Amino acid sequence: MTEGPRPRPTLRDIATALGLSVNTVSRALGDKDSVSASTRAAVQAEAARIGYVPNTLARSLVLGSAMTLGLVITNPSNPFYAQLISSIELRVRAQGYSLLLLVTDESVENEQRATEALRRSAVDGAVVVPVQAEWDHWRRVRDSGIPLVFVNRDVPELDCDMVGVDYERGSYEATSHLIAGGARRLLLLEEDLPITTTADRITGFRRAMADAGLAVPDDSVRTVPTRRYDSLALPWQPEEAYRFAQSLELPDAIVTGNDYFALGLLRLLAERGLDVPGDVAITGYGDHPYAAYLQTPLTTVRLPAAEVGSTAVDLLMQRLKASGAERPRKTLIRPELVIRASAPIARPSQPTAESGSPPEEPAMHRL
Amino acid sequence: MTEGPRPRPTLRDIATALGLSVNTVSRALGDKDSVSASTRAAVQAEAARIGYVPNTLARSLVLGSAMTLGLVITNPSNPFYAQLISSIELRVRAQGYSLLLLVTDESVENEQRATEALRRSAVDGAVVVPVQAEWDHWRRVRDSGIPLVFVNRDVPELDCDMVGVDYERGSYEATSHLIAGGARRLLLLEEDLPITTTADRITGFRRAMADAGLAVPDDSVRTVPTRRYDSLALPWQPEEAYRFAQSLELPDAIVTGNDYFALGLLRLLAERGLDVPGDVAITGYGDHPYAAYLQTPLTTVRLPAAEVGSTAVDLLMQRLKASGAERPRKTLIRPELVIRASAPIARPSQPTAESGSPPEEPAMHRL
DNA sequence: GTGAAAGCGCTAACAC
DNA sequence: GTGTTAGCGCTTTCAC
Repeated sequence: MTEGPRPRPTLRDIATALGLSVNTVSRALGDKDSVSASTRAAVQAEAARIGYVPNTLARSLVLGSAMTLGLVITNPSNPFYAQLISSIELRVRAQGYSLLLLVTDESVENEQRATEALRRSAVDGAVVVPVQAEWDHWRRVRDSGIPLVFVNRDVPELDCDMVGVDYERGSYEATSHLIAGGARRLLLLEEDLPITTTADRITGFRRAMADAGLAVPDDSVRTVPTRRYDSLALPWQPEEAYRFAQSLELPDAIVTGNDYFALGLLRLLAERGLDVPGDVAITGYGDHPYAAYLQTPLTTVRLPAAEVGSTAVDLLMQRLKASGAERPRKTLIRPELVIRASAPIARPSQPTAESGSPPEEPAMHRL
Repeated sequence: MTEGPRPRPTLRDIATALGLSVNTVSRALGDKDSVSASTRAAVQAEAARIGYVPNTLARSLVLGSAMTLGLVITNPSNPFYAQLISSIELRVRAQGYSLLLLVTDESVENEQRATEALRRSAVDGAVVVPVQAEWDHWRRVRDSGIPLVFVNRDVPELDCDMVGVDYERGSYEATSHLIAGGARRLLLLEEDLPITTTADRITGFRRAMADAGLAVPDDSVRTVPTRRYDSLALPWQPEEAYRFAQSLELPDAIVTGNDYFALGLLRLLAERGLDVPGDVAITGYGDHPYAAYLQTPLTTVRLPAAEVGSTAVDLLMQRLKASGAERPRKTLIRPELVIRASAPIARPSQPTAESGSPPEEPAMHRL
């Protein structure tokens, strides 16, 4: 009684059933006008009856386009990238394309293999968060005619489209905000990945300090050694930052490169009985979903993930249609400083013992 | 000087360059033994020289397998699903397959379109987190010969493989833990999605209460109305739970269906000057990355995301190889109660004014 | 060991 | 309008 799954129906099945040629059936299903209404109706009816689904493989082979885009991303567990995945998938699907997902986990080797997979699969283009350590393999992909859009991190050597976040500006604003609140001795705690996002945030920090006439001692920019535990490493940063900061001399304020660092710091400071922002003010980076609901709500930089994602796909689509050699377009989208209690507008001089402010922005916490 | 991207090299290019037949080249590149060593060397050299990459489309067409698996998932921004994506992608890639990603965002309509995409793309199989509201479209996919593995939520009507989490047990353990800590009036705060995971947690809660001889009044199981804001909706639950709980009469302890609910509650209780766990004990669900670093570290149920993901892919691979009609296998992986300060082992009777315990499990917070 | 022929399922070009 | 032919790039017979 168990029917083995019959082979998938093809155009020919419809054709023979109706006494037509494969070609006519093909045209009847495509919306060509060169088919009589009655034939078309019959074909469509038969197609529906036997559950015909066009074979994308075959179609792609002859058309020369797989109608598929690649997404090469480093770490889906990073909330920013998770949102990016969602927005990109949505946009790609809306355009009738499929999405091939490749995770590199910050490994150049994985990324090189990913580029081979992209070429083999003959994707029409790819959205890429590059590891940035090397890029020869990306050059090869681009030279083989697959348009690339770099996201969040650029590879300037390759003259591809790029859309990212103005990390420098976000960092500048966070730092300036802390200075405006009265901080003079500031510390920047950054990730230790060799990527431009980190570098840009450092630049923003330095610029804000300089603009305020404050010196930037060497030890005021620190990178937290982040071990990579395994290939699915979720952010270990709270712990890393917590540990790292234990040996630090604490300044007036700490600018962090991501919300997890801030989380670890908040914990450490609480244990030491220090008040935030009374004793030390803190800013995060990323506006993770929990940031607004911490006991000390976190002032942080909100990243426009959805906008970055959809812009990237749009750039890629334009590139696919244009096919010409327009100049590469680089877009930086401005992040937004979200001010909360960990670094308030005006810095109160009293210790701020009570922590009873209502949650801000109850209806504005959009993506 | 701008060379247009030359058409991708094919077997024929190599063949003509070397004065061989396409066939021989094909065999030389595949590891067939029916080629002389010298020919093989020449072919491989030429292939490398011109940067030949096999065309997966063509190969798939003749082989009848695209070497591609589908992943249909509801919401990448849910940390559990983010980890799931990573672990699944890793495993799929390790097996030499590609991964097609489809996001449904809990929408049946999206899911139905996703099934069409799966059939069109001729994936060899799919890992699916089903929306669960309807499943006729899944039946069609399965009947067309594409093996399915449901993940995290089951569709029992379809007799497919399934791997999930023993949500009932997790909930049972969290509830029992609170009861053992002295709680008598318990409240369960659940998501309002019509899915089995929620139902299972409710069952676990009730069972734990019954086993402890406690009654379960109707109003002790509550679902938090969670509005869906947009298609990229990150968890809005902290806010929703915060709002919802404002009008609640507070019990001894609250079991929540996810960590975001717990986060919202912690905030509300702090504002009211209530102590956790002194006045109200709380458990979360999910062990999100921030849970251990909250000011009141959260007792919560850790989900075995990586294990669920890799198991799902393994099941699918076996199914692909077997091709027989073995009985469907259902696997529930046991989650782990992680005990932290929000619901400590022994419930202290003093108000627990200090919150200075060092972060637990500094080296065990693996995925 | 190598080549010739056939075909995977589909679409584009050309006849009629 | 519809059918015939050809071919996308590759792999698998089956000769030689």
